[in-house]
Amino acid sequence: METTPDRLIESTRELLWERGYVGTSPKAIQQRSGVGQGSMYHHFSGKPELALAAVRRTAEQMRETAERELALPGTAVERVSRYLRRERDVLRGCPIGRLTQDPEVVTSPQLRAPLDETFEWLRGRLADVLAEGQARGEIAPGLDTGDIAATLVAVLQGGYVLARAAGTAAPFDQAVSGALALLAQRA
Amino acid sequence: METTPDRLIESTRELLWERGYVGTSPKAIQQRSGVGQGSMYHHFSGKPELALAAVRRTAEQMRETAERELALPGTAVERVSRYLRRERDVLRGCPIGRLTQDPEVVTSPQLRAPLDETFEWLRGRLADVLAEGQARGEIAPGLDTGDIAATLVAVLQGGYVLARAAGTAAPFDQAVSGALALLAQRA
DNA sequence: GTCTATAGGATGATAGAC
DNA sequence: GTCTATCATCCTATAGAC
Repeated sequence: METTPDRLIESTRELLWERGYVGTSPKAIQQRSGVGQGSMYHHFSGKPELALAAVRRTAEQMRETAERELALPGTAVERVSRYLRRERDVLRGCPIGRLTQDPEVVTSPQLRAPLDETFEWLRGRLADVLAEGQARGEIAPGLDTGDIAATLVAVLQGGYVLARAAGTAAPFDQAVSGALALLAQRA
Repeated sequence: METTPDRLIESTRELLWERGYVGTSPKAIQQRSGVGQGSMYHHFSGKPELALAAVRRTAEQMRETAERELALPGTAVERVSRYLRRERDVLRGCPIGRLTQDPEVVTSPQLRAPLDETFEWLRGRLADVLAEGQARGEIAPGLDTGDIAATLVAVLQGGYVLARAAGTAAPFDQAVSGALALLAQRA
């Protein structure tokens, strides 16, 4: 069943993704969710609490999705490639990375924490996959898997930025292709 | 001499960098610049015109800075490394990349154009440097220099995102190190 | 739980005096 | 050119009835 708090959180998630924290008003949340003013303030103390619930849920979902994909079988390079190349609505950008640009978000320890945890987890998870590949000789032995993992996550996040600037997904695809080509090089 | 329009544009540039388009109000611009309401609306028709002037100036400056650094002597890898590793206020992020997250900016052809042009120019310029290096045997011959250029710009833009999420520049530095390590591999 | 009423401040301008 | 006054709307709630 769809509870009222649930509908509020879902609408907040969408709006935060599209418009960020500053650009998201309680009124817009009410309109999108179809929940009235009084009802919203009955379930949540205000915008900060609502945003926190929304950000936590989005972060959790992002980790679940990534884990599901990275756990699939294959060589390290195959698994990483699959993750980087999975279907994405590139021009929408990343719902977590987007919030990184909001001063009110990075200034709040509570709101920033889920972002930090998500990217840290993702970098660690990718580093593990890369380390496995390195142990099997797929990846050059001299490379720091932690650094490469950071590079790959940055390529995704930066790819979104380039795509939105260009108004097309092409630069995102190029950036991913370049990263995978570099990674597949044999030392 | 410091003209009034100049001070308005400079303040707008700072605010757009810090708070984005939605988060920047005419009132804040007036307060930061020390220019009065009437004066501001005498020189500019409103927020959109002011933002356009500010974005254009920032884009121009970014290209000038990059060109100055990339034109310095050295091997291709040296020049690219110098550009990626140059001193940056990482946690502040990129004043151009930041605007990419603003729906009002990417929706406006006028405001988006300078972002698009800047990144397109930068990718092209890096691709040229990489192609030179490839011709000299510094870089593996099979690599698509256009793709690698996109990868490198994405690493910078994504590095800012990861750093702001983490609250420290470390992930940015890791991402850059990883990219340069991959690039320096010999095929 | 949900509704309407109310409120103090910000937003993004316009109008007209000086 | 710059200043002050004014304005309609939005923002983010709080209060209290139902």
